[in-house]
Amino acid sequence: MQETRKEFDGDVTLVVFPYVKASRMSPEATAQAIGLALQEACAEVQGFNVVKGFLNLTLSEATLQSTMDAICADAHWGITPVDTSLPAAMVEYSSPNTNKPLHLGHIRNNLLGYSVAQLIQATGKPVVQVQIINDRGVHICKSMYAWKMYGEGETPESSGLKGDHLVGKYYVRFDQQLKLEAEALIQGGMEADQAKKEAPCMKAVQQMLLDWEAGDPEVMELWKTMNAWVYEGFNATYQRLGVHFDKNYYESETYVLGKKDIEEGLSKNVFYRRDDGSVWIDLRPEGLDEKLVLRQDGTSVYMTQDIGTAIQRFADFSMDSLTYVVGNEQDYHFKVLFLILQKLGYTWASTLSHLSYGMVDLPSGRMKSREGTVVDADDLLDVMEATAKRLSEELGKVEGMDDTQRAALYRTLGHGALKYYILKVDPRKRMVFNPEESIDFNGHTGPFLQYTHARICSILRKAGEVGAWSWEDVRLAPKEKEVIKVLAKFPETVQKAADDQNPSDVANYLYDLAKTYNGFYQVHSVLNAETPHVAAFRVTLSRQVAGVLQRGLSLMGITAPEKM
RNA sequence: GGCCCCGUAGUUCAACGGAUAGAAUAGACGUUUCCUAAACGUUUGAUCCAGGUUCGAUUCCUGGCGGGGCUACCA
Repeated sequence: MQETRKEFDGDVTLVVFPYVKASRMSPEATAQAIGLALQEACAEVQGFNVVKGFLNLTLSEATLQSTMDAICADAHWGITPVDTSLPAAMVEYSSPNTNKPLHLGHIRNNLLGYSVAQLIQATGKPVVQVQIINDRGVHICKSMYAWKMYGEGETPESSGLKGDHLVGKYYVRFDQQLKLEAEALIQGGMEADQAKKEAPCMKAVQQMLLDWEAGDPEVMELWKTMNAWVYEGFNATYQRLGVHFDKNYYESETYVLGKKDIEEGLSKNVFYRRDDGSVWIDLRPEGLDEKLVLRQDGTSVYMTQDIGTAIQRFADFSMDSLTYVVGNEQDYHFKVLFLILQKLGYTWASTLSHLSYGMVDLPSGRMKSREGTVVDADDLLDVMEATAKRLSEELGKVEGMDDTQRAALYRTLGHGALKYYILKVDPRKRMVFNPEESIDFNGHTGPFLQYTHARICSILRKAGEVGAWSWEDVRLAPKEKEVIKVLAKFPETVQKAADDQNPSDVANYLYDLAKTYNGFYQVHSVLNAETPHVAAFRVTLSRQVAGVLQRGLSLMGITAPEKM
C-alpha cells in the first residue's frame, strides 16, 4: 500500500504485480478483482480505478471525516506524552574540544542531536541529553602555553572577547609559533616531522601535559581558568542554539575509566597482552584489524575511555539505549567500540548506535582551520539574524513591533532558516554549505514554514471564537481532503523519524504540509467562506495545520512565530 | 595498498524495488479592489559509465570512472 500519486485519481494505491502469479490473471484483471472485493468488504473504500498494475482506491468521505475528528480530538496530535516509568534513551552530542570555539560542523552535530532527542521524546520515551567535553590533552595545553607566553594577562573582560574565542585565539597563536620554530629547525637540516616534535614550544607543551597529569598547582590553576572561559562561551552559544544538556561528562574525569574494564577483559581473554606490555584486541575474524586498547606504559587511548564511559553511563542512568551523534569519520572507531562492548558481555551493547552524519563542506571543499575557512558558529548566527533583519525591513513586516519583538523575530527567522537548511538534509549524507548564497528565506525553507504558520495565526486572531459546525454542514473540497490526508500522516512521520534518527523526514513532511495548505489557502477563503459553518470548519482545519507546524518545527528546535 | 561512504536538472536537496524521477533556487511568463505575494500558478532543465538480477532498477549485485573519509602506542 502506498499513497496515490497526485496525477492519478484515488487516495491509496495497491501495486498488484506481486499477486499476479497467484491469481493467474493479467495485472489489470487482478486489480479489478481485488478492487471489487475491497469495495464489497470495506466501508472505507468508496470506489477504485485501475491503471495497468496499479489499483487506486478512493476513500469514502466518512473515512476522512473520522480522520479529521481524531486529529481534532487530540490536542497534541502526533506527539506522545513522555512516560517517565520507561527506561530512558541517552543521546550524546556536541562533545567539543575546549581549545577553540564551535563551528559549522558543531552546528550540524548539535541540531541533529537535539532534534533526535526531541523526536525520541515525542514517541513517549524519556531522554537524557549528554555531552562529553574534551577538556584535557595537548590541544588545551597549546592554548595555555601560548596564553602564558604571549597573553599578557588578557581575559574575556579585558579584551571583550567571548571566552571560547579568546582561548581559540591563543590556539592559533601557538600554531604560528610552532611553525616558526619548526621552520628554524628545518633550516638547520631536520626532517619536518621531527622538527615539529623538537620545537621548544612543543617540548614545553608536552611538559605542561605531564605537569597537568601530576597535578601541578600552577598548571591546574591556569587550566581551570581557561576552561572556565571556554565554558562560558560555549554556554552562550548553546543558549542561542536552544540546546541544553542534562549532564556533562568531562574527559578529565573519564579518562581514567576503562582501565579496570581492560583488566577484566584480559581475564576473559577478550584482550591479549603483547610482550611489550601493550594490550590489544584481535578483530580480524570480524573483518577488522587488531586494535590497541592500552598503551605499553599503561596509559589509556580514546578507545579505553570510551569503553569505560559507556559502562559508567549505564550505571549512572536507568536507560536502555545510547546514541552517539558523531561524524562519519569515526565510523570505524564506533564499529570497534560496539564490538568490544559486545565481546565484554554487556547485554546493552546491542542497543548502542552511532548516528554517523556527513561532513559539512564548503563549495571549495572541506573546512580547514589552517586556511582560515572554518565557519564560526557565533558569526554564522549573527549573519543569519542580520539577514532576517534586512529582509523583514525590506518587506515592511515589522511595522508596529517594538525593538524587543523585532529582535526576537530576527532571531526566530534567522535561526529557523539555518536550522531547517541543515536538518532537511539526510544526516548521513555530506552536504555543501555556501556562506554567500546557501541560506534562502523563500521556497523550501524554514521561513516558508514559519510564514505559513504566521498567516494561519493571523486568520485565527481575526476569526476569534468560531461557532459550532458539524459534518452535515460541510462537504469536503478536494483541497481540504488533501490537507486532512497530510495531517493524518504526522504521527507516523514522527515515529519513523525517531526510529531512523532522521529529522529530515519531519522537515520534508512539514514542507509538504505547508505546500498543501497554501494550495488550499489560495483557492478557498477561510473567513469569507460560503457559509458560517464552512468558515468554522476551515478555521478548525487551519488551526490543526498551525498546530502540527508548530509542534513539528519545535522537534527541530525551530520556533513558529505568530506574526512575521 | 586495504576497508567504508557518496555520484540525480546550472546549483542545493527528494524519491519502502513500482506509474510520466519530485521540489527549491537560478532563467522566462503570469496572479493582489479578496484572510500576510517571505505566497500561488505556467514553463525550460537531471539519474557518472558498462554489465547483471527482476514483470519492473535512481534504488539490489559485479566491474570501471570520479569525489570524500578511515587505515597512528593521535584525538
